[in-house]
Amino acid sequence: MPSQPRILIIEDDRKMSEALVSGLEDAGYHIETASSGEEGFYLVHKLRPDLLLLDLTLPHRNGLEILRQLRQDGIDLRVLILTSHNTVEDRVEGLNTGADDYLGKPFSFPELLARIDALLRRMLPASEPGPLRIGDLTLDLRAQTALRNGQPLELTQREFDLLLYLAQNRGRIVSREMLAHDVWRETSRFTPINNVIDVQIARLRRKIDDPFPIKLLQTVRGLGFCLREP
Amino acid sequence: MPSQPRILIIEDDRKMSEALVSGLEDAGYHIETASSGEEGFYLVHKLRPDLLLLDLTLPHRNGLEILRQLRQDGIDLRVLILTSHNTVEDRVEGLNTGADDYLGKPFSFPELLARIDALLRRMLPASEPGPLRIGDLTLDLRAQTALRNGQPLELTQREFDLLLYLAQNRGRIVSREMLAHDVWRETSRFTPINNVIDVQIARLRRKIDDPFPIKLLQTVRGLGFCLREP
DNA sequence: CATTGGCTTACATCTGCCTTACATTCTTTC
DNA sequence: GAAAGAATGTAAGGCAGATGTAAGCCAATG
Repeated sequence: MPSQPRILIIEDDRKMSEALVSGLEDAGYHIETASSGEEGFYLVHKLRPDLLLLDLTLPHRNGLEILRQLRQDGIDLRVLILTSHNTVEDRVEGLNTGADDYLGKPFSFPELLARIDALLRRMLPASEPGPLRIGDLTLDLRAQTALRNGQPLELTQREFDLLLYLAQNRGRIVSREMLAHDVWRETSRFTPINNVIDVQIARLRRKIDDPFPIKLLQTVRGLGFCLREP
Repeated sequence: MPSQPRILIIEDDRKMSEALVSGLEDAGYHIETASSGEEGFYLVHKLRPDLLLLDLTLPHRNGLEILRQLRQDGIDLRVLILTSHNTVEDRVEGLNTGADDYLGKPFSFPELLARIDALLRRMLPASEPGPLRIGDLTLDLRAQTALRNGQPLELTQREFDLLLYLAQNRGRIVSREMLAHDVWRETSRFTPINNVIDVQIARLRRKIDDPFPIKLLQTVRGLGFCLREP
């Protein structure tokens, strides 16, 4: 759901890890890495990535055990196993443990990219190539610009991200939790991030709603916010 | 989502098709088959299967064209390509066209099963309870919204909780004790919070019944309240 | 007609949201 | 690389709507 998907790589081979990072960052993903099972397990909980690239031969703990534990905890993320254990039995075991896809080393990078895209495709909001429109508000995703009533709005990065997320969920109520997770990429639920959201919503409102008679961004008390044409 | 997932196989090789059907039926799936692209395309629209097993070498029309057309139509189903075209380029093209997975022939049946399970795994927990309906009153649990006669009702959090509880017990008499316990989470039974309930019931009535001729929320003197269509 | 339970109104409190001002971090520019 | 400026985050206070409380009134039941 977030505009830039986050991928965590758990891989102990430094060379391989670096190659993956550079290739995937070029492809537009936000990458984090871990070099051991423990670190990876911790980072999954801390960062809540959208996709996990998992090597199976890890120091200390087996990759499959990590995966099993994550699934037991009910963590909802895509997992692509990327390993040199590549017999049919390995693949079946990996998939049955809870992986969403399995690719053996050596692999072709284009295929890896295509499989990653296939896994993330369903999480991303229907990526319409054209600009998003809500009432007289127009969002151009490519140019990172917003127009209201044909008139350009000067939005900062956060403001644009926030507005984009609301626009992609137009008509639906967006909770603070969703915003914290998908826009701020905040995971620790006990840090009171609530106020930041309030402030940014206010700043966004000042730009997109205050100068205009019709208000698009509504507050739903106790639940969150909603962007809709009235 | 359905208890027994439905799989459609588009495959022109009769032998292969029959082998797949018998193996997958043994695994507990409901199988339909098509032997040409046109038939398959038609059956996808008619049967709305959960998963499509797609061969690429089909008479008359190319399997990828079928897939492209389905994706253009916005059809949401999982697609696993199963074909003898098995170069890296083929796989990348298939995945980028919109397939969720790609398996080359010859393949191992256990691996096919594991990949099918992995694809269907994510659909199962999507058991959304669907909106509750009592007469012309509709409760959407997900969006926390209520409609009466198609017209949205502006309910507060408590009002919604209360209405939801009554709706879940529609037709049954709900006592004050039940409400105190289940809606207000009140434990000490001696604190007389009866009045709170009365007041909130009155407020709820004002919104869901007062503007309409047919009254859904009735008082049963000495026992409690009851939500039912008259 | 008295009693009981339920309804209504008015008011008190409490929570959640908004605002403002200020601090910190990140960028830009010379 | 230091200073200036913009962007973002933090903290505190105020306001309004939501919820709870109390008291009086009304309607049903015997």
